[in-house]
Amino acid sequence: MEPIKNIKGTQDLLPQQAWKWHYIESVIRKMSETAGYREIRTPIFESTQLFKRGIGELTDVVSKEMYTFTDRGNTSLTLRPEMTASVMRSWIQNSLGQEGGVQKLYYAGPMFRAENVQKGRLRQFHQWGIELVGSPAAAADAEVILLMIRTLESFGLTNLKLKLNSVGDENCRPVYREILKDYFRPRLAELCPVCQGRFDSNPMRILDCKNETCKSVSAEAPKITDHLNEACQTHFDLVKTFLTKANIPFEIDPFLVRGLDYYTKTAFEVISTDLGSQNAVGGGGRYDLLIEQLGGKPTPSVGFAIGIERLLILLEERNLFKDLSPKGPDLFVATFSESHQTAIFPVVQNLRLAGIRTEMELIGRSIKAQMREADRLKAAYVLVVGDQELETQTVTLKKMADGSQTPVNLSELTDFFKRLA
RNA sequence: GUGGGCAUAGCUCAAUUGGUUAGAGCGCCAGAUUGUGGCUCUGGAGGUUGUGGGUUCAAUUCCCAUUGCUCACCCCA
Repeated sequence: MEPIKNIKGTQDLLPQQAWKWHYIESVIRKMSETAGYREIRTPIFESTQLFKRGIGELTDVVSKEMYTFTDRGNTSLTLRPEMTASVMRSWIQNSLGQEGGVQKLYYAGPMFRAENVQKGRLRQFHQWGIELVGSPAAAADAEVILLMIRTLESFGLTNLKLKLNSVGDENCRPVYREILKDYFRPRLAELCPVCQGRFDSNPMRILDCKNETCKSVSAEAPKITDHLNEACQTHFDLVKTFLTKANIPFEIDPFLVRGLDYYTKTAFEVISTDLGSQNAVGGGGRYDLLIEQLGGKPTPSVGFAIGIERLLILLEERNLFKDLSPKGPDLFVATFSESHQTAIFPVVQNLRLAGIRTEMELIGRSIKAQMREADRLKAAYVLVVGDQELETQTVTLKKMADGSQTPVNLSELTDFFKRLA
């Protein structure tokens, strides 16, 4: 029989690793909630149309990376490749805007993209993200960026780089695109085939190309930051002012173009050199037009997402997991035979009911092997149950740290451990 | 979709210019005073060398194919 293996680009989270996720998730939740964000959970699959309309048909994510299938009713469904579109769908559908003010939402969960795998890039991966819905203010952008940076810092990460740009809005971006096309048109032949295709579909993406000749052609290209209209320019300047006042270093990158169509004005990305080629830990931006595109009332919003697996890689490589691994059991109960197990079983169950983490031998190994097991589990105490103990109703508790032994009456066992705590 | 690298025990890796029963460390199991862990010592289990073909007296080693993993392009988290 051939064993069945997991699907490429997915991974098992084994018990030895799970606590690291718990740790990351606890920090994420705490930081989000402290900043006033509330969790939202949406379905893992949605109607395909949601992502096509929200993210943009021409983006790589939608055109070639979605896990799309039809269900038995012949409806086209897609495993979510990101969550902003889902959250906005839910926001509209559940009239969250009716609650007034801004809605501050966060999420954490699995996303799916049918890409080729490499370091930091999986087919099922996890994102933590936040969405601040309903504010056009630069303060909102700044708040979002700050939450992302401060959270990464709270894990102990340093040497992260924040890249910032403005991609304009529906008024100035089309103008800039034409200026850009005018620049590239005479040099079109020098660009790589992919960028030649981008010339018509999305010329701004040429700026992002890593191809050396494309980079050199792009080097002198007009910058969006020189062609923002007044509203975008003012907004951008204000975001920079907020960040400067908060002592957040950033680097303006006029070539930062993110791959999702819905961004307007602010776009940002946090990168780290420890990640290999996929160096973005997280990114985000403002999306003032998205809700309208999805059929809601025009609502300016801003958000980010970070990749949890990438964060995990960083924490591993910089050795930032403090020893948060779970403690061993309070007590390991060793037995000689099934009859001893039968006798002590109710005691073990009562200890657990009292909140004392108790393990009992289940495969009938020798006492020596059970001691080794208790040691491996990092049990604080061990007690051995044999005929003597059952006859006298008194057990000897061995403290594993120093080997000292204490006699305890069986009826006082629970109290003994409660006093320790 | 395209390229490079790798594939030997549960894990990390050895195996001389192709040469005989493919090894080690860790882990696992058992023992070293009859009912007591860590350290030490002894023994044991565990491999169709990813799979299929080819060259050869002989292949873990060379060649071809295939699958998987990995890194990279692209794009993103």
